Amino acid sequence: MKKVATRFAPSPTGPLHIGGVRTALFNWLYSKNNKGKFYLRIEDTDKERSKEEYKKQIIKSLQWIGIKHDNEEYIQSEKINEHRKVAEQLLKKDFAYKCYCSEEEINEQKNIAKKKGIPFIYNRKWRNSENLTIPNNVKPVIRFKSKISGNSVIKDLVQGEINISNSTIEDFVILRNDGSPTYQLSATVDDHLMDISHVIRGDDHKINAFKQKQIYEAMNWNIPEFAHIPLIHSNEGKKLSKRDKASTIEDYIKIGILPDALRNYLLRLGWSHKDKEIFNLDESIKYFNTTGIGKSPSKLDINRILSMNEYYIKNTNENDLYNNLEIYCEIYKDKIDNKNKEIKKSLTFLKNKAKTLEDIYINSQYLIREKIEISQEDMGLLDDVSKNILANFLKEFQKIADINKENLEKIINNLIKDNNTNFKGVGQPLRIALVGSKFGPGIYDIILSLDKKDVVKRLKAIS
RNA sequence: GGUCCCUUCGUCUAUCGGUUAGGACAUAAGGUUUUCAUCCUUAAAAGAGGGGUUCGAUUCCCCUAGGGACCGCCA
Repeated sequence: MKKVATRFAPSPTGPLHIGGVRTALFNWLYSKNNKGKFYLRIEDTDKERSKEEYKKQIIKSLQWIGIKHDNEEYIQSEKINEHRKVAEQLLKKDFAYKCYCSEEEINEQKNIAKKKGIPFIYNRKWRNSENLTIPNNVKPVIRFKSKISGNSVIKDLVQGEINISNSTIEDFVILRNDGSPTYQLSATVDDHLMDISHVIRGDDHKINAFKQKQIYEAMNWNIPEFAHIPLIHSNEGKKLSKRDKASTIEDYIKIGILPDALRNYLLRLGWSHKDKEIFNLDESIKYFNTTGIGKSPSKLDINRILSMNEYYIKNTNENDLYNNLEIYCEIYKDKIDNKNKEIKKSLTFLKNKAKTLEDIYINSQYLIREKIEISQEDMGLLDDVSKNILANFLKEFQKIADINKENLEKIINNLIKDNNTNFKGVGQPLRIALVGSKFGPGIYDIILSLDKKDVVKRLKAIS
């Protein structure tokens, strides 16, 4: 059996898109599942729009989610000469020809086609150039001689058999008039050079497969398997674009999504294995296959991402979680410096109340900050009765030498009785005074995680 | 407009002709936790429509409708 090699081939013209991450993930998982290779190819032949920083960002994003590529990144622009050579060979083999149509000429044809409401397809004017005189002011492009009649079939691993009439495929350009190769040529040559066995990509590339297949055939190369996966749609049901909110991977990193959670979510978006929802890394690799990929596009659901993240936060051990939190805070919030011990210890309860790392960060502020801020609204909840309760609590609290849950419970229970109230009547003002919010960890967890002097200080600040 | 593709709860999906159409998220209602965004239980919620094939169709075929992708000397 042929060795499996897959690839992810983004162009570095923008930050990595969530759909791209999923494509990369599927490729990576497929290769791992087959003990094959996974390569990263940077398609940077669009010199205008390609940026080094995006390339770095793409690599970083893949790393973040745990995707490692084999070998060095394959840089497409470094292989331009190879691509050109293939164009020459195609020309020699009579599978391609020079087209001397000027841009104006092509544009004119397009306009006519538009007016008539018919699809534009290059009229193959130069396919047979016997009776044409070569203009000396036009630099030619090289076009591929596509099949004119008959049908082509691709057995797609996801889509099944796709059958199209060859007449719908035009004589596409493979070499521009400046001598640079186009995507159709470069991608095909590179896939061949890299010995790619399975091309897994978004189904917006489906038609390209038919063009590329013809190049493979003309060159007598092995044709890889194709798997065109349905696109991820925005809420409006359109292909996700960079304009859509939360479409880049950074959008998720910055709200504190864990890499494993996003990996798991993306895996289940458009792919399934029976009823199973949670897949750890090993299981992802073990179960991934192309037969589990659905055929219809799917929508992003932030609730699902959040709930997946919540699950992973709860099920990550404190050490790993802390490491994630520390990195997260340093980049997106404030660096945790001297309070790391307290936070690490408190993670056992902080993680039970958080959907994101950001939640943990917010809920841990009372540990980090010297002074806490109380919103106007919460301040309003502290009426005279509550303030009195707090004062009494403080009095009793200062008396106890050994602070533990038992002692605290005693104090609070007495306060409830004395003030003829319930737990909320005592707990809520306490939390507001100590944390600055109605929400947060359990009362006992809060008090136990603070220094005695901080508790005293914060309670005094209220009265 | 042409070509190709898709269509099960609001969302992600299971079902490989026979199920009370299952699960998860979200929603609602209860219940624990003497507060809370945790946890538990329950509920509501789907086969686009119409024809076939079949003893029997969500499942196979056709048509219609709706949606999408592509139609660059971008990738």
